[in-house]
Amino acid sequence: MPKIVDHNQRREELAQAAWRVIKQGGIEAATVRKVAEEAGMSLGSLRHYFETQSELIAFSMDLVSNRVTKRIRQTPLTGNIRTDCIMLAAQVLPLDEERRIEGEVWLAMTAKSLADPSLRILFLEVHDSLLRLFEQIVCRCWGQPYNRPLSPVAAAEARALHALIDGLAVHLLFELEGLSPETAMALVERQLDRIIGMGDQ
Amino acid sequence: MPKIVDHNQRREELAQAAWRVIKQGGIEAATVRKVAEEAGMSLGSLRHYFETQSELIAFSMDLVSNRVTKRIRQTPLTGNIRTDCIMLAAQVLPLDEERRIEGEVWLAMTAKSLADPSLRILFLEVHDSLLRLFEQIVCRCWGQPYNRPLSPVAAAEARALHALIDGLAVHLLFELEGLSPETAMALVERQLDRIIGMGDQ
DNA sequence: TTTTTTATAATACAACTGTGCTAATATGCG
DNA sequence: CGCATATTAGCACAGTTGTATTATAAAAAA
Repeated sequence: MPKIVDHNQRREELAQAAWRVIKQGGIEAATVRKVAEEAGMSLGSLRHYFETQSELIAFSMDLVSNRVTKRIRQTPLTGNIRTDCIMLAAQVLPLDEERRIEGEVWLAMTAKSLADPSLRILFLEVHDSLLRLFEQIVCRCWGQPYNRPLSPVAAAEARALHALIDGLAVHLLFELEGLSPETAMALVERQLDRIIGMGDQ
Repeated sequence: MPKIVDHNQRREELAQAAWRVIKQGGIEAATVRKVAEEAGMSLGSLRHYFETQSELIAFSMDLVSNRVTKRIRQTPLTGNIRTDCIMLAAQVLPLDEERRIEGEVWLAMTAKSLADPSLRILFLEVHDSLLRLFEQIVCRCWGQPYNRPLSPVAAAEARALHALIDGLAVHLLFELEGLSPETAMALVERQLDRIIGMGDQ
């Protein structure tokens, strides 16, 4: 046998090379040749880890959601509801370079998911679990147990929070009108305070 | 001379053919050949109206924003602040088939804009004027004159409304968790009512 | 050492790409 | 009518694409 290689690690390396190519030239620049070159390996070598281009793209998209999920799971909770909710929401926004490239790739994948049924499935799964997260946040803000189906009001607040954060994420990527990470976070906190305020009544 | 043809109308026909191709197969499917075929004309004919592919794509993106702008301008105002604001916001959301294909194309263009400087300029222009619209809506809700720069609170509310609606637009395109146009509009109205409520204090 | 299997690389090929160029077509105008 | 020209159509070409195939290198296992 030859040098034994961690297949999954190699696939992640290639996927991150794909990220960089996508960041540079958009999803249509993510050809197998360009990704292989960016990863510093030959075309045949890439094909040893991904049989088709679709596999590579799907894995690259999957890696984004895995990274975000992992970060959410590892977020240290303080017990302070407001602080914890803010910290969780922050994991989805492109606030630093690490989360920025994830966001750019995710946006590219989102557009591709519209016309690609198999990517669409993955996209919907991710957004469903994201909505669950926001539902939990709303329930926690109101000191309610998290039982689905939620009350109409809680469901509405979760959906609105979800949409607000998704919208802010895109606006941050484009630095719309000089929108800064701090301003974006302030808007999220503002909305969270409104939600918390509703629970007191 | 041959048959005299309205150049701009032909370009719009081709751009709408591009829309359909993009809806079907994503932005990378919008090759000059596929668009020409979809429009029912030859490749050489298309090239008579668009010298390059980039021109065709940029025009197609431009057409989306023109359509939305036109609809916003033509929205009949009732004088009732709440109703008018709702009607305006509704022009940006993919609530029916006409606005849906615009939304799908816009999402595809958004992703492409991230890596394409010239498209990015157009994208930023559109979003700036969209933000202006939401700023006007907030001011109108509070019975304030519209003078920039706005107060920090008004600016924050406009930004949040903008992000909420953009996020909802994407979620509607994917029918996230069965999100319906009615539910989406209810969320917008909810947010508007909150804004109006803030002005009373 | 020899064998065997994995990893890497190189090449080939058919299909598709954008764009340049040329010929044909048809129609408004003198 | 005939002519000029906007329009349409077609082909060519070089470059890129995804994928298949084959060859080489290297190292674990015998």
